[in-house]
Amino acid sequence: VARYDAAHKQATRQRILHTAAQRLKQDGIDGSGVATLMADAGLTNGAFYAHFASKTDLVANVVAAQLEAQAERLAALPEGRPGLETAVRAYLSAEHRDTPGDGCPSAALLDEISRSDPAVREAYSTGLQSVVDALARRVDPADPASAAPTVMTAFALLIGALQLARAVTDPALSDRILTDGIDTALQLLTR
Amino acid sequence: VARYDAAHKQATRQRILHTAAQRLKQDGIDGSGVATLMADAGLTNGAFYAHFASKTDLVANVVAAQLEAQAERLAALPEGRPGLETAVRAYLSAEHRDTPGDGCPSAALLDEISRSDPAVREAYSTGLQSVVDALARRVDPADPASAAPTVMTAFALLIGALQLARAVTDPALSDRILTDGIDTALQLLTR
DNA sequence: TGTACATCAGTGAACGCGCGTTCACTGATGTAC
DNA sequence: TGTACATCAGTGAACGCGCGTTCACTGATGTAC
Repeated sequence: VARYDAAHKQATRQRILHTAAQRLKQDGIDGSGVATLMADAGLTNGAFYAHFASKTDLVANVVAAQLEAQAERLAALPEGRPGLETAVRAYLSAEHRDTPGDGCPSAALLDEISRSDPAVREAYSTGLQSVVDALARRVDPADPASAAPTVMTAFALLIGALQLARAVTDPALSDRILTDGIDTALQLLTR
Repeated sequence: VARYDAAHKQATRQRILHTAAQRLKQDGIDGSGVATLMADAGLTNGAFYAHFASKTDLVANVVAAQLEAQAERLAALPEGRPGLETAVRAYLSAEHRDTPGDGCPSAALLDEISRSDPAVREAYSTGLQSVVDALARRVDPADPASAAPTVMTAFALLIGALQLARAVTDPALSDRILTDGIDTALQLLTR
């Protein structure tokens, strides 16, 4: 005698994870209140604790889901150089810079994650390895492990450059940071 | 008929700027309350507004002072390759990773700065250019302007790698991120 | 086929707390006499 | 030299507000009969 079908609550949870990811990446972790996160999903604050144990629990789940999705998108890239070049140019594009809510969770949240609960950092660590593994398989399908160090460093470069481009107020400087970053990232990834 | 000598209030202001910088870099901007920032300087919350117009005003001043100090430290580096190598190894050291309060303001605060008031972002933009200029003069004293793009990208790499090393929970992975980052950063800066 | 009802996802008010900011005040200072 | 006093850096209580979390409740659902 169950009310609603079994999938209903799971669907709501997924909706919260999705809208919360956008809000968190746009306004930051400390900058996003539970009431706002729930309103974004079309719900009220009270329902939050039927889906997550705490705000930290939500953040950890968002971080895990976001990095997993990013790894899958990288794994689905066309083989070889063209796929990598597309990814790098998209990452350091003006569009990505200007829409953090729809973008890379690392660029938006990395230094807040460093200061977060171990559960969040744990989720990030696992997710980061998935992303780097996916990228390494694109860079060197024959021997991904050998590409991992370069890939990790290239990813650090992409994250740092996007953050710099977002922080700076001079639009010309911001654009230069992006284009300079693309050149170097491509050199590193397509040796 | 003035009370205290003229330097007294300025000295207090400098003390607040210095202790606040540490606290902000350690706990984040949203994570540091005005009462805590003042207690760190040995004062109570009420005195804050005798020195700064708002918390935003303090943050903008801290950001400007921190980047200026960083630029000066880079300008004082020994000439040529050895100086750069020392700087890069110090930046991506375990010590720097483990003491964000005493470290690089960009690595600690960059994505919070992106979401901050324009006054803070303005201060950051100006400061960033000083830092990059100082580094570029070390990389190519004859033609610093030509080195600027590489230097900016290398700085992005250093920031991103330090943030990754701080976020990750696996100590071995964290150490690898640092050493891999050093190799690539040195390649970029000592071409 | 029509209806009573158990379920439980979601509501919204309330909790204590810390936030940024304001303001009436205190009391050490060092000059004026 | 000794003292009265104007100055103003700093105090600490109070402001309204939004935070994360709790909880008594509501009401649409779809099965049981």
